[in-house]
Amino acid sequence: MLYPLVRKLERYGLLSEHEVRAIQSVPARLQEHERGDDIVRQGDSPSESVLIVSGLACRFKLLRGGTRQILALQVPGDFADLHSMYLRVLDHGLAALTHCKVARVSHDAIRALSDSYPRLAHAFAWDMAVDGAIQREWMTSTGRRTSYQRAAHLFSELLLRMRAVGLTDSDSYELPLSQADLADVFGISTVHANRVIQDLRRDRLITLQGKVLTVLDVERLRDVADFEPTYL
Amino acid sequence: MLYPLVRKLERYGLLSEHEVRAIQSVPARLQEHERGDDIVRQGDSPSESVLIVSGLACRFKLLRGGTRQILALQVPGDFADLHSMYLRVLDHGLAALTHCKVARVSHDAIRALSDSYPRLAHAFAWDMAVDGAIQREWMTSTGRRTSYQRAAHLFSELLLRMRAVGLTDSDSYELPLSQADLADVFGISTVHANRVIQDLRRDRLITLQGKVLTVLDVERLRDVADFEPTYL
DNA sequence: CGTCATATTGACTTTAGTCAATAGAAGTGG
DNA sequence: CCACTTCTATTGACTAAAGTCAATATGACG
Repeated sequence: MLYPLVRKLERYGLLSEHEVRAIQSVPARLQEHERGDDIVRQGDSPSESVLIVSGLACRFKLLRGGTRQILALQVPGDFADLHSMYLRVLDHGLAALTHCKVARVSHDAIRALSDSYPRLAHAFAWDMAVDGAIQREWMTSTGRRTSYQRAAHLFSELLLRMRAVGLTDSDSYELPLSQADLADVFGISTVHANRVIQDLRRDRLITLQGKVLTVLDVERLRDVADFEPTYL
Repeated sequence: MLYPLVRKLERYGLLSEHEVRAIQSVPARLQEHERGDDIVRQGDSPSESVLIVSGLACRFKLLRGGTRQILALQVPGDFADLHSMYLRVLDHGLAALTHCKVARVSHDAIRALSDSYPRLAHAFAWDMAVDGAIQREWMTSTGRRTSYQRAAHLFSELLLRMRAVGLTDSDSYELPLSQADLADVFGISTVHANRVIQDLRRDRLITLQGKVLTVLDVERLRDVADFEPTYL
């Protein structure tokens, strides 16, 4: 059930059988959420962290005017709010962008695991650090890239992140987000999101039909995005 | 020498005398940097982390076109790249925005400290988590707030962060950044940064003369920014 | 006093947002 | 399978926010 986590952490370094078994036997509450559901609410003080087992989720904030900013996309294997272990109050919400299976793991269980297996503790810290690096890259996109480049950058990033958890088919992956969701990722309006996607299509960089995104020219897409995969 | 760090960590929870003494006696290389200097270069694999002792520094990324995005401002007491402990390659640079005194502490020393004093380990983790929360708040600003609100938000945030390390004089603090620097924080052009600051002045929300920022009306500034201090 | 960096202003262009209408797709119940 | 509703995508016309370029001021400093 926690297999996606094992797969993710192994990117950090091979895990021993003991470690794998320890992860697999961690007590976790398995839950399902419908698209649009809040998985964790902003302002909560959770005693568990949420691991995405399948589906897509996002961290987000709502602003006074009703606008939403999506802060991160969480794919299977991502511990969506591991940092809530160290925060008294969560500063963002977590919502299901598609039907999601999640595993809720208590902070105590994570601490116990970290205490018994120092390399797992380090792997968790590494995971949080990479999460921060992604956040910084998004910040850079939002601050200094055009929306066209931002879209190219995200689609490049997701290609690698989805591939890392085995969810790609060559250069395609499922991206079941509405254009309104994408707009909230990019920090632009829905109308503009639509136009940007059309521009990427026109330039034969991507295809986005149904809910499948295909990168037509990985090199060129990365080039327009100024995408440098080192941070992942 | 590491006193600003002690002060900062005590916001997390009171430290014992042992813990304070342990911090104070950590081996650290004290260095000074001139305004504009790189303190840590993007792409480095540092074996030390940098604590800001005095002055202002920033995390930043340079893009292909030569534009810069400032990702975080680091005030005294901030461990500017604690996360580099867990990253093989640093995804951003660290630069001095003013003359800076910094203490370089080896990752090994930090690990040793964390091993001997679990509460310090937790305090470091807490610090990184708050750092992430600030990053998310900035992302929200950049994505969904107008540049006017973004400026109001930053000045509100800095008032609290500077106050937390004793660097305010009632509602004033030193902000020795050029408008070009601020523009790179907000993700806008210098010209626009200038206009936004003038607008804030015109509306009698702030004063920014010489290198001192004064908040004239804390409540109203927070209100226009939709500023909620919980995340800090 | 002259030099360099920073700040300010004006005129104009580009990017993105808003509002509103229309077109498509997916899901529902009969 | 069809009619209907609803959500999503697309388009056009117009407005607003922000960028660019270039000139001018202002300030710090040797």
